[in-house]
Parts: sequence; structure tokens; C-alpha cells
Amino acid sequence: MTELNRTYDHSREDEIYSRWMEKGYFRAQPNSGKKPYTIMIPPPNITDKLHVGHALNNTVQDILIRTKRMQGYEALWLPGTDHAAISTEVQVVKAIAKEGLTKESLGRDAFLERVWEWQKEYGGTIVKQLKKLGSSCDWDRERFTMDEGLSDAVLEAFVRLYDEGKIYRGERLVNWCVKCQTTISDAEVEHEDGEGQLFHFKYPVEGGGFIAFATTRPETMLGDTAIAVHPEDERYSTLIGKMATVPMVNRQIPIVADSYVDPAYGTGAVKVTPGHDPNDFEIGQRHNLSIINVMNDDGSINAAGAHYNGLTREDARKKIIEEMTSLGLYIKTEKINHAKGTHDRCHVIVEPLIKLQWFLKMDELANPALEAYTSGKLKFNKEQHGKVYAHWLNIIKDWCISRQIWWGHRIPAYYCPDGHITIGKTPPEKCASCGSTELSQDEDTLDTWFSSALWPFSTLGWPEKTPELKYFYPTNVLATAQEIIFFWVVRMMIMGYKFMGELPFTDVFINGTVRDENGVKMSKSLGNGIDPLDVVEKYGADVLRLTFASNSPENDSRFHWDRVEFSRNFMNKLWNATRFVLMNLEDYSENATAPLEMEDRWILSRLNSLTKEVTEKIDAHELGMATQKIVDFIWDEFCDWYVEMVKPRLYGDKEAPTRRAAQHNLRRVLIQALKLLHPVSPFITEDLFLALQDKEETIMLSPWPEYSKALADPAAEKAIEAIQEAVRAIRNIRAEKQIPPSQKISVVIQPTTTEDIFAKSTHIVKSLAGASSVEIRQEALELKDAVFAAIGGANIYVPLEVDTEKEKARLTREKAKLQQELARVEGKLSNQGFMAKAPESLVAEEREKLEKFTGMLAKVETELSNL
RNA sequence: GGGCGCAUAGCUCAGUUGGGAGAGCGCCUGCCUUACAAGCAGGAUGUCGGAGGUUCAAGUCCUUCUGCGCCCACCA
Repeated sequence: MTELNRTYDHSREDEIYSRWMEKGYFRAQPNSGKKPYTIMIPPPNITDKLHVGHALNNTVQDILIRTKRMQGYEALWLPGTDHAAISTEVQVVKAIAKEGLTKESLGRDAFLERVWEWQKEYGGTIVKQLKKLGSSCDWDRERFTMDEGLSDAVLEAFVRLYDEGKIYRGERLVNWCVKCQTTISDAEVEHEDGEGQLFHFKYPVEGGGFIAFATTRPETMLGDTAIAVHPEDERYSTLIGKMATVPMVNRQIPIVADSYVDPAYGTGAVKVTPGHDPNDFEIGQRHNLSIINVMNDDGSINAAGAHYNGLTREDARKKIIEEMTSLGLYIKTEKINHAKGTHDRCHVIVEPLIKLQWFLKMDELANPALEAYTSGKLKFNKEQHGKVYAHWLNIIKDWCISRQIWWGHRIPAYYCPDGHITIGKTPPEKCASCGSTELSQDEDTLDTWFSSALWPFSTLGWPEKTPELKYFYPTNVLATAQEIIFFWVVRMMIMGYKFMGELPFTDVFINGTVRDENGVKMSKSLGNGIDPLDVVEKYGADVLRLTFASNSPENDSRFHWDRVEFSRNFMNKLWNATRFVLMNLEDYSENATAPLEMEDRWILSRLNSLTKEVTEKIDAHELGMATQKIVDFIWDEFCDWYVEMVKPRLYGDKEAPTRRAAQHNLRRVLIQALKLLHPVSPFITEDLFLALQDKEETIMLSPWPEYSKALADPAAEKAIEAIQEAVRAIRNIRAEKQIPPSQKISVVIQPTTTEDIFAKSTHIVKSLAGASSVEIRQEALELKDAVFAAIGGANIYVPLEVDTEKEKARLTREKAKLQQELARVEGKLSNQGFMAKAPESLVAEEREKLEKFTGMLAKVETELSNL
């Protein structure tokens, strides 16, 4: 047994973590004979720095994995990172720009070398930071989406999906970033509200007259191929089917009827540009309109824009307004609030463009993923998240999986000069169609999420049939944030069923969002987040973890430093409680056995219930509840009550069996409580565990406590409850009478129950209520010299000089309170519906209360009249 | 516009088969009681957003209104 510092400090966390790593406690092996329990870390971007969401998410996972490890499972928590294609590429492009270099000037291979260098230098920060949190990942199995094995899995998946016709190449309107020269997924488009201009124009219509419309993007008028109106809009019914003219390019376009158009908005007529607007694209599909792309990849106008060829989109806009004005076709410009789609990395306005892209057909693949949820095989910690998951699957569209960037898995498609496509994991020697040996590989790479979608099995060795894969797949829990449900959870489910024939995990834990003090989500882009490592630095990882865990990580929450302080205070409390126990174990002998007292059996019974509750709550992924219960037990029941109850025994005769029993039980209860707390606060519990015993070398692998029926002791619980009530009553009297703690008082207890619990517990009352003597008497005391209090099991008399007036007021208050309670109970018992339909136990409980309150009221009334 | 939520003590939040309203912080009172002042004991504070409904019983279930939040989409 070791000496502990006077106050808690977290300086030993790194040392403890290193020891765990050296000992290999985090490692998990297949076929160990134990049951597997697996969690896959949601791969953070290799470029990420730890932010508050990561910290919360990892706290959740570590709690789950540590619990299962202690419960004897072969617990694997597999860590890793993804290559964050777009974000990384953007950052490296920025970095080389400082040297005056561009991607193109470097060339593909040299650029990729720079990316690897860059990621070696800056990547991996997050991994170190996760270790600071105490994350018990199996770091030997750490993976990276761009490493050899995972890259092989990506190619394998692509080839298989292509061979089955699930992957196709198609022209699609995609979000195009003119700065990054890449398509971006819908997800990467940020909608920023801002002031915009709505330009009103009119086109001439055949047979005379005009049709007016409005647009925020005049430059796309060059690609207009129709005007659309609502089919039931009477204003335009005569115009439907007629042709209008786009003057700049002198194009004849039809006026079509489509119910997409909102007749109430603007003029009720919409220009249709299928080449540059997603909704127009859909209208175009319905009416067989031609698609005209008027823009180059850099956003400038192309040859389809006639005399605007070569202008930037901004210049073209100005010139078009000028031309329309000169033709008398310009009406007006109004200012509007306008949501602009911008690229979330570079904030340049997104341009919808027609491009040849690779797509993954989702409809059939999505079926088993949806079925898994509806059948209950896939469970979410909250039903609301399951709904979101199902919603996404119900409206799923084909997934554009190609990206026009270099950093990532290059699409394994090879083209011959005739444009035939040959697909292969390795570069084919000749074209599969024409035999040409002049092959060039597709320039595009795959969406990062494509590789992430394979994560649950690619990290375990797929497509190889490894023992790991067989043993650990499907995994148990996937813990992530709600905005990732569509991006990642849905896609992992789809790929899991596709390639493994089985779902990748059975439980999804969606953790809440951490907000700042104003209730705004903490995010990197807003910069309103706290740095979790600052908290670790100042307070320790245990404190950070307890703060998250005790504040229901499954719910949204605000980050509050008050809570951090509270967590720290709790650590100190626990630390000092252990110091106290250790101080009293100096002459401890493990072999000495002694019969347990009532309070010992009480705390054991309470701890036993706690063990059951905590285990159940953790299993049910209700971590907030579990944590709060542990904290309450340690602070309230153990420290504030049990330790105080046991003090007189500890300070008594050294060799007394009752003292030996107290020593034994203090240690036993504390160790078990530490075990329950360990998943939440691993470091302090390890430290204290090692100080309290020397048989086991770590708490991490120490068996998780189990509920034992034999330890449940309702009688002891009831007895101690009565004593607690008595103590509170006496403390109340002391507070009201302003008796300082140093002044001892004498107490007379008149039990109203037949059990002699008070006679057995005078040492407790003395210690906790500051009594010099506790007398148990069957007959009542004269009240004129004593303050009286009635509790459930006894009447309490504290002999003091009584201020009659004050005492009268106090008893009157007491009487009113009791009368109120009685009225409620009586009301219930006279309620026929209640008596007929309420469960019997509830009725019995109410009857018991009736009896109790009646007795107490009678007593108070008697005392009142005696005054 | 589509989807998912939230509204409980001054503040931040718990409250999971419907059965006497809770915690932390803050506030008031008294204590440096030999583990802990990062502490101990005691205390005050709520028409559980409004209105209906189901039920013997509603913070908890249903409907509706009001005010917020998040995700996705979007105005030609």
C-alpha cells in the first residue's frame, strides 16, 4: 500500500498510459476463446486536430470497450484515420503555393509525394491526441485508408461492383468547384445566406408578345432550352407549346408545362437550363430538352455561348444584362435574400455542370440496409436516429463516387484511344475490347467515403479471409455523430451486406452535439469550440471524460466549465476517500475475518444494486445515467454516510472484530466502486486500485463486479434508512437551534417500530449527529425541556432549553405538512378507480403511508397541545 | 420545402414500460469536526412553454398552438 499525495493531481496519466501500452493490455487477438466485442473507431481525418466532438465520441467508445474488456470479452477497439482527400489536397495545394508551385507544375507523381510528406509531418497528430484521452485502442492494428491493405480492398470492391454492373459511368449534373476544378458532393456544398440580385427579363414569343421571368444567374441564359410554366396557370395556358427566343444565341426554345413551377412565385414562368441547374435538369429529363453546357471547367463561357466565348462568368453576366437592356428585354433588378451554394473548403460559389462521372447504383444495394433496420437487427441508441437512417435509405440516389483530385484511390479504369474501358485491380496490358496496348488510366480518384464505407471489414484484412475478419466481424458498436449517419453509417451498412453478406455492426451509438455557452454547435469552422486538450492539460483526461460521461453523452449538451470543475472536485473527493481508507488500513490483515455490522451489510447491498444498475445502463448505452449513479454512490452513500458511520469503529479498540470488519469492508467496497468507475475515469481508478491492493497488476483487466443475490439485504437497507432519517432529524434540530458541531448533545429516541435497530446503532447516531449520548426509551419524554421530531420509525427528543414559541411554530409547520400528505394519501385510497386498477403493491404502499403519517400527526398534535 | 428534435428551479441539464418533481452551479445559514474548504451540515426556489384530449392517475401518451435548434434540400 502506497502513500498518496494530499490532493488529487493528474500528472501521472501519461505514465500510466505508457505502462498499459508496454504491457499490451489494449491488444486483442482472434480466437482467444473469449467472446469477441468489437468497436471500430470512426476514422478521423488524418489532417484533423482533436476537437470536442472527437473527445466526446472517444470517451463513449472507451467506456464501452473498457467495460466489455473487464467483463471478459476479447475486446477490440480498432483505430485508424482516413485520408480526407479533398481537405488534404486543398491544404497541400496551399502549402506548395507558398513556394510558387501548383499541382500541374509539379505533376501527379511529384505532387502525391508532397502529400505523403505532408501527411507524415502533420497527420497523425490526432492519434497522439486520442492517446492523451486514455483511449484503449489496439494501436498495433491502427489502419489508414490509403495504406496498402485498405487500398487493395478499395480496388477489389470497385472491380467487383463494376463487374456486376453496379458501377456505371454517366453524364450528370454535378456540383462543380471552379477553383478546385473538381466535383464536390452535395454534402460538401455549404448554403450561405446572403444578399443576391434577382434579374427580371423577358423573351420574345412567336406570334408576338413576350414571356417574363427572373433569374439570379443571367449567364446561364446562354444555355436555356425551355421556359416552363405551371400546367394550370391560366395566364400562360395559350402560350404552352409555343416557341420563345433566346436572343444572345438566337435559339428557339419551347414553352413547356411542368408542375414543378410554383405559379405564385415571381412571374410564374421559369427559364429552364438543364445544363446548369439540378431542378432544370430534372425538368429537362421530363420534357426531353437538350442539355447545353455553356461553361468551361474554370467557370468561363465556352463556345456554346457564341460571342461570350472566353468571358468569365462574372463578365458574361454584365455583358448579357447590357445586351438584354439594349434589346429592350431587361425589366428590372431586385435585391433578395439568396442562399448561395459554396464549396465548404474554399468557399467559392459552386457551379452545377454536366460531367462524366462514376456512379454507384444504390437502389438494390440499399434494400438489405433498410431491412436490417426495419427488422430490428440494426439498433440505434435512440429511435430518432433510426428514423433518420431509414429516411435516407428511402430517398437514396445513385452515389457519385468520382472526384477530380489526385490524392486518393485512383479509379482503376483504363482507356484505349478508341475510348473502350478496361477495369482491373492492376493495370491491364491491353484493352479488353480492341487489344490496344496504348492505355491510360482514369485521372479521377474515389470519394473518401468509398474507402470509409469498407472500413469495418477492410481493416480486418478483407478481401483476404483472415482469422481477424472471421472472428471480429460483424462488429458490435459503431459510435459516431448524427450528421455522419448518411455519409458513413448508411454506406457501411450497404457495403457490409454487399461484400460480407452481413451487417457490419449491430448497434449504433449516436452521441450528442456539444454546444458552446450560447447553445451554438461547437465547430472547427466557427472556431467557437473549446480545445479538449486544454482541459486535459489543466484538469486531466479523467476529468474531461467524467464531464462528458456524467452529462449524458447521448444527448446534446452545452459545454460548461462549472461541470468540469465539479468533475475535478469529484476526483479530489475520491482521492481523499481513498487516502482515508489507506490511513486506516495500516494494520490491515487480509486474513482477519469478522462479522459484518448492519451498516456494512447496508453499503454492500447498496453497492450490489449499483453494480446491477450500472451494468444494465452501460449495456443499454445510457452512459449518463450509469455515470451519475456511480458518482452519487461514491459521494453520497460511501463518503458522506458509510465512512462517517464507520469512523467510531475505526477509532476504537485496535483489535476489536468490529474494527477489523470495518477495515475489510471499506476496502472491499471502495475497490468495487473503483472498478465500476474505471471505464469512465481510467487513470485515477488505476492509481487508487494499485494503492489499495497488490494482488492484481491492473484494474483494466480486473473482473467486472457482478450482482449477487446473496448480498441484497433489504432489512439492512430499511434499518439504515430509518437511522438516516433520525440523523437528519437531529441535524435539523441542531441547525435550527444553531448548535455548533463541536458541542455534543444528548439524544433520546423512542422507537415506534418493534425492531431494535436504534439500540444497535447508537454509535452511528453519535458519530453522525454529534451526540454524546443516545438513550433508547420506550416511553416518551416531557416536551417542555426537549425539542421533538417525529420520523418514520421513531420519535426523537433532544433535551434542550425549549423556546416555546419557536417550538410551537416549528411543530405547526410540521403538522401542516403532514396533513397535506395525509390528504393526498387519503384521496388516493378513497379513489375507486385507483383502488380497482392500480397495482396492489402501490395500494399497499399508500396504506402503509397512511398509517405512518397518521401516527406521526397524532404525535405532533399531542406535543403541540403539551406546549 | 423534406426529415429529426427541444421547451422542467436564477443558469446548465437529468428524469426509458404513466403512479408522491431531481442534480450540478448559483443563492441563504452555520462550521477550518483529526480523508477532503476542490470540503461538511442545514435551507429557499418550479402553474414541468400555452390549450385541449386519453386515463383512476400525465413532466411522461395523443392532438393543436407558440417559441427555438439540428440535418438535408431550395427559390427559376
